[in-house]
Amino acid sequence: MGTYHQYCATARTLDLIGERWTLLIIRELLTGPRRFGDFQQSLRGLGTGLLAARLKHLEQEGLVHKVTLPAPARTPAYALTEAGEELAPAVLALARWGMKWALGERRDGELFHPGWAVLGLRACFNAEAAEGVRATYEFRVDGEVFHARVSDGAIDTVHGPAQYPDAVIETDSDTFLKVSAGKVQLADQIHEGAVTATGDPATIARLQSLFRLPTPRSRIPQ
Amino acid sequence: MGTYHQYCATARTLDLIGERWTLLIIRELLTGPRRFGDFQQSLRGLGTGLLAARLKHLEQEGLVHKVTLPAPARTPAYALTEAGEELAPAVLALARWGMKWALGERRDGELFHPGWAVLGLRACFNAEAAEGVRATYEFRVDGEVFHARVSDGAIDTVHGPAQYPDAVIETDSDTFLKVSAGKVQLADQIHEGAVTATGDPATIARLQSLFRLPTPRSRIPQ
DNA sequence: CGGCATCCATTTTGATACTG
DNA sequence: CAGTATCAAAATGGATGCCG
Repeated sequence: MGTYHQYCATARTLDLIGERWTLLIIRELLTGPRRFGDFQQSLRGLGTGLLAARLKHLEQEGLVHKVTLPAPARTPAYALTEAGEELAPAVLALARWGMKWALGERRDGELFHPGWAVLGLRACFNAEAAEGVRATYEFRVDGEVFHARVSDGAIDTVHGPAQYPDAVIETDSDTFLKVSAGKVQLADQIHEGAVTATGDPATIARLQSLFRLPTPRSRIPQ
Repeated sequence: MGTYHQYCATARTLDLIGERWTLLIIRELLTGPRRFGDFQQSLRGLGTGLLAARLKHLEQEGLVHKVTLPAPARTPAYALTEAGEELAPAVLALARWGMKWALGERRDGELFHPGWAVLGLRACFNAEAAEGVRATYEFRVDGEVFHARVSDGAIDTVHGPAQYPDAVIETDSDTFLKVSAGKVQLADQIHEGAVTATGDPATIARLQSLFRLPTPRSRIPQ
């Protein structure tokens, strides 16, 4: 359909990343490099042809570049460039809005990946509350592993295990969602056995205080 | 095309406002209510049918509501609801990214409206630099009138004239763009007669210091 | 002028089969 | 697995024309 033909920063941005699926591809990459198949697993409904086209476009436009992961995986992967990485504030702003005005309850047939909630944590990160805090949390949710590095007012959330985690949080998707949404307290879930937490107790106890969750609201009058 | 069927704040947001033109409709409304015809003038390429459909969708979803403007205009208009208004941080984040990574020079055939640059100012507003500042600026650019109310670290940019402007800046699109982009100094343009500024001299002199423009970068390697 | 309905050429998409 | 090829269904864009 082409561009909007407007000399406007917003319109030009949407010319680049406004097409269907594009911003979700970038969301995936915000927690680290992904292979072709990873996208297919996270983005149900996105066909291989369109995925290949989107990746090629993002590569041409300098938002994504191909990388070869170390270790066992010999298959190519995709990662964000500096320009792509800097879309994070925009994506997180959309996520914050969604948490407040659009998320609500999980609907029938909706896919869920723990990585999305981890990105949600980043969106809710409270820099002031994290002042002076330096800790690495590893999350293991239904087999998916993520970690968050909190370092004096900044947070980074990445796919994969941490090298030296100060605390490891292990649970299932359901419980992780309920804790992330603030519906239940982490400490209670640990006590009930729904969450296994190992590592420094003070670090674990501080975890929930690092985030300020938005209060969900209804968009529809009354 | 339907939703993404993902339980994720970003995906849910895109379900609502991710379709073509939708975010640009919201961008227009971020500087005040608009009538049907206003959109048609700003959003070239968007047909009446699609525009009507988008507006109806946004209304149903509680992001936009119909209003009847006072005074002479008896025709209906559209305005953002609270939920719609709160999309501003996301739109401004996209705009900031675009200013740095996507805007560059104006291309052939690209439309431009002064209101977009005014919104750009809001995106570049430097709250720290504006601490303690309280002033209303009115901009008249090629017949379009906007005003910005700066009030102690916050800014609001609205379509239409200001009631009690402390300063009035009048110029043409070209000059306004060059000043907004930081390519030329406001004071110089006033001196050269390309800009007419009336009102409190100190307020006028402070104007450019209230914004921190991003340095444009190239996305494509070297 | 606002706003909807209709028709049609062109793109985009979704889904699947297929190749290296 | 990564990525291409193919095809049916849907969305877009543009040009109307119509009604209040």
